[in-house]
Amino acid sequence: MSRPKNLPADERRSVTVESVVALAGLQNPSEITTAAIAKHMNLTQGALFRHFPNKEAIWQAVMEWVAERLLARIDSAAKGIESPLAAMEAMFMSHVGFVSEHPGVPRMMFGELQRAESTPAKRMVQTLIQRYGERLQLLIEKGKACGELAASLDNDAAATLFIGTIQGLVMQSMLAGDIARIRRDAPRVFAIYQRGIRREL
Amino acid sequence: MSRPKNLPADERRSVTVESVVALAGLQNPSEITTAAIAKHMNLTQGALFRHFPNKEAIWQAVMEWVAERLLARIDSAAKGIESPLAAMEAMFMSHVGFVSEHPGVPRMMFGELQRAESTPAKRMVQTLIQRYGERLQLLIEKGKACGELAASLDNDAAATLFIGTIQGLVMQSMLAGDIARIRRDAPRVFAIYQRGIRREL
DNA sequence: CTGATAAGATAGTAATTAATTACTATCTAT
DNA sequence: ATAGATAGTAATTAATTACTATCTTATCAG
Repeated sequence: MSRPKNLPADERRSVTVESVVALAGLQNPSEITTAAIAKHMNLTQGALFRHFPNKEAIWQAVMEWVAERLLARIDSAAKGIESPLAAMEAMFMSHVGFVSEHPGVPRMMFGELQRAESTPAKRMVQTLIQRYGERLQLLIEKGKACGELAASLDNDAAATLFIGTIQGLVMQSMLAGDIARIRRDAPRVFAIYQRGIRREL
Repeated sequence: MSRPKNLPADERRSVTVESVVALAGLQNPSEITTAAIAKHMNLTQGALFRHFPNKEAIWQAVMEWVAERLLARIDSAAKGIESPLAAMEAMFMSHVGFVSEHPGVPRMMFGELQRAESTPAKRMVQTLIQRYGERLQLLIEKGKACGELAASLDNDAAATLFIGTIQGLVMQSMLAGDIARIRRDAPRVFAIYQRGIRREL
């Protein structure tokens, strides 16, 4: 086994994060060991702890990576679209795109939320979803104002269902063991959601 | 520590299953150890293996319990309701009721589906969801036939979203750390779903 | 009342886990 | 060129895991 290049610390940390994201796409995130992470990046297990004080810190870094990328992605997708409903659709599709590129992501998020204790990673997921919700609420309000969305719409319920819809797609793809399925099903499922929130024609 | 009553084997097995369901409501199901199960039912850890050949068999029994109870519950809820849409709503609410009584259930199901290997418990979850889907498809067809549902409705997508909607509710309640929330939010979220599938008025 | 049997306790095992250690290789700035 | 800092290795640690062998006690039919 050849010795890996000595990467600078911050680069090694980002390689670690990407390894965890990749592994989470292949197996139950809660069963990812530090040994498995190290193996995936051609490193010894102990070397990981040169860059992270403990395993919990690895998960925290991973969730920071996720939060940053996902929010940036949905923001850029919605940017410049004047119709709120179209913006929501763009957000939905870009989120689905992100998830189908990184199928481990929703599984990690769900796994973190399941923890009883409040770990740094869990708190990061909570603020991510909170920020996500804020963006949705904003769009929903705008949609009501311009008459695209039903004035009687329940904002909180609509936001909950938006995220739940993606969660349902993930679940269905895990059931079928087929990630690519998400992309195919997403437009069909969003069509129903859209019908549920828009103003009657 | 008092010695527990010597229960007959099948009764001890069902107590075990109920303990696991209860524990799954309090912590990450994948972190439930045999020691924790035994402690919860006032038994020594080794004694569990008098009644189950291994841990996997415990999870299988748990998922059998879930499948049996959940299907029975939604079936009895829908029974005798002639309107397909009303039957779907009754199914939804009874499912939500089941979940709020046993918050560990959706978490266990999601956890099982996340596994890479095909365990007996995972297969049990798969057939459960398959049977669930069949019931939904039947109702959706009936709903189209009687004109309650939009004729253009995508059956598969509608079934996916039905289950995803519940998953979204579970996630939201885990986020808030408040199980009771599910019951409160369920009617509001289902209202949007219903709007998405029913025929335009 | 008795003894066979089922149920549980006790005390282990081997394997796996995250984390730590002492040591070595490599890079970088003077 | 080389000293000091950074990065990585290999071996080991204590704790935890599922699981098991052996002994003890409760239960109940005859």
